[in-house]
Amino acid sequence: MNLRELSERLNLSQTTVSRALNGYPEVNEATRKRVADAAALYNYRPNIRAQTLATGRSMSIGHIIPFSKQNEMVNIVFADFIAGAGEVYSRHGYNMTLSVVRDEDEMSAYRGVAEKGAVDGIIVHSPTRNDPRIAFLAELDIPFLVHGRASEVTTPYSWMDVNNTRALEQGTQYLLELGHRRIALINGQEKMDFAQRRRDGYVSALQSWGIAADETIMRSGEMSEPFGHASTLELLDGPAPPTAIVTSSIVLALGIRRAIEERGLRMGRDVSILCFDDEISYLPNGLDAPVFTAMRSSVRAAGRRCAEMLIEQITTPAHDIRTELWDAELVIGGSTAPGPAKDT
Amino acid sequence: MNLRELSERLNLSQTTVSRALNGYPEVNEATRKRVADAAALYNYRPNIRAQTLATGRSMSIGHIIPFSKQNEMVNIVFADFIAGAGEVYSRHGYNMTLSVVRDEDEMSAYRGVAEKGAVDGIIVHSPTRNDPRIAFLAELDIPFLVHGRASEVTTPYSWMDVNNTRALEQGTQYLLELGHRRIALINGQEKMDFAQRRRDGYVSALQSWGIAADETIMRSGEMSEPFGHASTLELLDGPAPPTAIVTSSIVLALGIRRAIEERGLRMGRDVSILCFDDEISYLPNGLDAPVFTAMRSSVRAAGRRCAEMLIEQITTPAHDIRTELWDAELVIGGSTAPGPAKDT
DNA sequence: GAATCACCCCAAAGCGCTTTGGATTGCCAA
DNA sequence: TTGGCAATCCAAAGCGCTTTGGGGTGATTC
Repeated sequence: MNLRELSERLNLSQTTVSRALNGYPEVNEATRKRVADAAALYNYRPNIRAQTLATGRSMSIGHIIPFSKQNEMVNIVFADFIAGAGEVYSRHGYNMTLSVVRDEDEMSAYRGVAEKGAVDGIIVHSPTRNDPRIAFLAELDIPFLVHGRASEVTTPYSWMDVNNTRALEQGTQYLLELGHRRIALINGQEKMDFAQRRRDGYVSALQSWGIAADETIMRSGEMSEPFGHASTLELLDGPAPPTAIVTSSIVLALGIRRAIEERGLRMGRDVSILCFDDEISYLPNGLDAPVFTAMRSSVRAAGRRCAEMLIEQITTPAHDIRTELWDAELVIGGSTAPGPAKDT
Repeated sequence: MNLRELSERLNLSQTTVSRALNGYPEVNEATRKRVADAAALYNYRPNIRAQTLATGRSMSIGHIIPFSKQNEMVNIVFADFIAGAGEVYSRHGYNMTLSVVRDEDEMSAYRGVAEKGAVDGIIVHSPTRNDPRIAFLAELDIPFLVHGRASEVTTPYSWMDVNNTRALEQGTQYLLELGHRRIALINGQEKMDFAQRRRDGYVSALQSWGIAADETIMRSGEMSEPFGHASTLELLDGPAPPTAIVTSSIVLALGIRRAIEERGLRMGRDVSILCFDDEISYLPNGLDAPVFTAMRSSVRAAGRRCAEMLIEQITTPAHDIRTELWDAELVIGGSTAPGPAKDT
């Protein structure tokens, strides 16, 4: 059943039927009802391909996720972010077009998707410090929003981010106040902007207490449980093991805890852990009380907000830049305890 | 730059230009080259919306992920499955349309997406025992493929699954051979088909050794680390604690291990763990050697295979059913050791 | 030399919607 | 009576591509 058939059965023009269904004012309420009833009866559903061609809007948002043979890993927060964004999209009649492309093809994927008119806007994931995609998209003149920031990019662009620097500053600060002085960092890959910012926050908190950051107890790499584990074993077996560890992800924290216990120590008592908790749905930080002391910020909520912001940007005539910075919240769990400097 | 403009600049008809670009034989190689060069020069890219309308194919595969307020959890294997499928899609010129819908709207989402012509095929995720979506999609007459199976559904349909029954049978068998007699199960939610099958395999292995399944040491619930932890504490604190635990996910296994260690026991020595390992990229089973003894089957590879099968189904004229069953592979890790019956 | 046949190319008709620019009708004020 | 004005509705022109059904042109065959 298409529009022509439906309009023929109703003895109305396609124009009128289309307008009736799309809520235009220039149609009698009685006919509108007649049309709506017939549409329901015949189970009419406008062909979305024709619709997008006619309107020029695709009602779809693009997400491009790069993948490389070397780094097979999927971003751990990806699923929850997508779930959050997707909720908002479907509420607004949009859907999500996801392209998984080899990373050497990523740029051309953006170009392709934008110029072919496949999407009305794009979300950029996991920006690096000097992310080339941003200038590129700005030039393509398509609405886009970055989840995160790219510190070294000068082109103005829209973004939504959590204050990573402040989060790790605050977290490290908390450990310092507890009396820890030798605090390690296990971070994500430092080409990622968020990882750099977190490192900055960590370093800056130490400095404000007159402690120089020590490269020998800083690690960065893939955010996986085994990496957290292996890094921690190294740290604990090193010449001057830390009494506390700050880390970028709950999945790393799981590995860290395992290593601590493997060395016969106890988390909280012997070594404290403070982690960043994105509230990943299958890795909740405890069921009732938080297990880990954490800087918490829901990535799912971030996904929702990014989607909203991008839709606003698309529907608003002026393509104005919009930005939003969230603060992570400190939650106290069982993974931290007073450190050695507390008793002095 | 659209087709008309390009053809005008070339002094050719739209027909010829279109044919040249799409590799039709009835065009001179010289003109084809001329067209290709001009297309590259002017950065011409066919409008995908017009293309899909004209061809009737959308070159897009639909994935619908339900979400409910009660169960906010994203399926843990989702991201890797998507990544695998996405690779294949982009290699074949397809992309992926993802809709996140409230679960009460799921059926109408399928109908909508199919009838509106938004997608050429659909992947069905996480089927339940008697999944209503299957008959529904079969009736809509759109190619679809189920990742998993629905045991109670009688309509024929295409699926790709891992042999869950056999996997857990084999895993449990292995523990029995090691001398374990009291083996617990920590499973996913049993409305899910895979969880039921895994349970069946576990029960059947026990029975073949003359052991009756004991409901008091079987758990099912969300696949999260805290659930594994909480369940294990219950089991260990119960009247007759198990000497081995079989579980459905590596994320549960992490929680199980934590509980074991929390009770002063050691994984492998005091309590053995055997888990199903989907090879989730951020939760690898160890870096070099496997940490957990596991039944292993890559969900990413499954995503790839599902995508291939669905594309075949779409491009093959006959809508014939196709099915594929994979076997999981037993890998021996450090989480299992001989049980009490071994010395007798 | 006429007929046949590849080989290239083209005009035009869709695909199924939206939207522009009227046309028609009935009603009311002048 | 007539002009003006809402209120409704419609025909037709896109949107940018693919594809059908030819139509020339030059070479080959008889």
